[in-house]
Amino acid sequence: MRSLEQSANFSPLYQQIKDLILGSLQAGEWQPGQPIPSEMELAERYKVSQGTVRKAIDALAAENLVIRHQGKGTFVASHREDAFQYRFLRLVPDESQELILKSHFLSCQSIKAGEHIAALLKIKATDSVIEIKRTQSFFGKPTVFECIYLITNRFQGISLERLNVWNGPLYGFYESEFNTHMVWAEERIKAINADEELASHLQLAKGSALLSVERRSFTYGNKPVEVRVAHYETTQLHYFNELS
Amino acid sequence: MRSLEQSANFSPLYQQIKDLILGSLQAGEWQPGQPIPSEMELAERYKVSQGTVRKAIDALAAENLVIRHQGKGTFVASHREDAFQYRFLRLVPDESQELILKSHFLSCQSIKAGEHIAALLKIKATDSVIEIKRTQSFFGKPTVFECIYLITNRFQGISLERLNVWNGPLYGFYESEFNTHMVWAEERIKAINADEELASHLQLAKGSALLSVERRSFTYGNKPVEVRVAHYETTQLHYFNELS
DNA sequence: CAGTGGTCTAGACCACTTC
DNA sequence: AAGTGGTCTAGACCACTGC
Repeated sequence: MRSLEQSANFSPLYQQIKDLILGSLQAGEWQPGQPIPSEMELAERYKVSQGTVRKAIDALAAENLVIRHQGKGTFVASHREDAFQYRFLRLVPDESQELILKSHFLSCQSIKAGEHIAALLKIKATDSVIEIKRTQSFFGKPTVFECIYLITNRFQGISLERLNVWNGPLYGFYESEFNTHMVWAEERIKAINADEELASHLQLAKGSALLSVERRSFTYGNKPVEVRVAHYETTQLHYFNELS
Repeated sequence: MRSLEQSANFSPLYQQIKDLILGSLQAGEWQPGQPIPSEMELAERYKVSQGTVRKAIDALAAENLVIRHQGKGTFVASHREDAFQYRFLRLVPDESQELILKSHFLSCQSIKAGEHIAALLKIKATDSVIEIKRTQSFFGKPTVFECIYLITNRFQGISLERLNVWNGPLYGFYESEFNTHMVWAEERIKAINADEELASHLQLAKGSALLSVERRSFTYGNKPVEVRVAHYETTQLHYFNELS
């Protein structure tokens, strides 16, 4: 009973099932927003009990790879769904309730990656990447300046025009237009003094303190596909984090 | 079978069991670092199946309130254990492997809370709190300046001398000496320009960008008992966060 | 009403720790 | 060998959804 479709794998059964489901997700067998087969169906497919499939799916749900809906089914996580919109954004207004950011794209072009970005994206420094620059305003005040770097081959045909047409989170755009779903991300945060470029983009005095947030996002298979270097002006906002 | 010691509670059984265990933790029936009764014992005590107790404990383990050790038992989480040391610290060196901070306490006194701290600790602005100031050095360079505010009645008898004698994380100190275990925390992060006081503590030029991290820590029952206002100098270090 | 996920149980066996 | 948590199963029933 311990053997499986691919056996010779020594880990709990539910782990193996989880990995098989993960494989199907990565292969695109089930698309973001769509339901995966029911627990009963998966139990038959993998020849295990429903309880074991359940535990595998529980693990995937805990990692936000799928979302369960009682009575309806289990669905592949999608950044286009309300539940996952702005999932990676930890920016919060100090006072007012809701964060409303208005995006303004400045450029979108192909450039050489360079050492730093290349290392993060696990490519060569001489490889090209797509660079997008934008600012975001909070109640009319420019508050965020962002440089985004994308792996070239996954985002063929991206352009300033298409970015301007889209409204909603970029991660939804990546899913809809480039079949790329972001699974998790990591951020490295520092405080820096604004140089002249940053100061002008954010209409600040040179030297003003800014939050520098470097985010690296991963798709299925822990493949890094996007790096964002963001600068936040934090007099009206803050980065919020919960520690458990 | 749905009723229980205190019945009339409409939530899943395992939730009720979880709450009962939580109650015992809060009441101090089992101390940090010590084992709680085995799953079998708890199942008998609450008159439910072992599987239901298991699910309750799983939930507690997921929130880092207890830690499971196969073959040994389930233990109340303690900041004195390796697994939980520096659990709330997200500061990481850019290059070197390990973060070694040397603590230097500056003062420890009773002061009026003031509006801001009082609101965070859910006390009155005129109530007194204990204020501790310290710096921390990274390879000899002063890197962190921290003001810590503690609820007075939980930390009777704290003093600069006792702080200086203690080595190890402060949260372990709180547990050992004041019977107070921190369960979770939240942080609000901004970038600020160093004023003269901060600049002198950290041996920097006035106006240097610093990471301002305001942490609020909670004991059992979601009671806030500590606020830390920390300032990090982030040229060699960064705040690291994983998003899922 | 049928189908989905959610809860609960009882029992078997495995893996690790301690004596 | 005895006791702990960890896995797996099978089956019953509940709660929610949609036809």
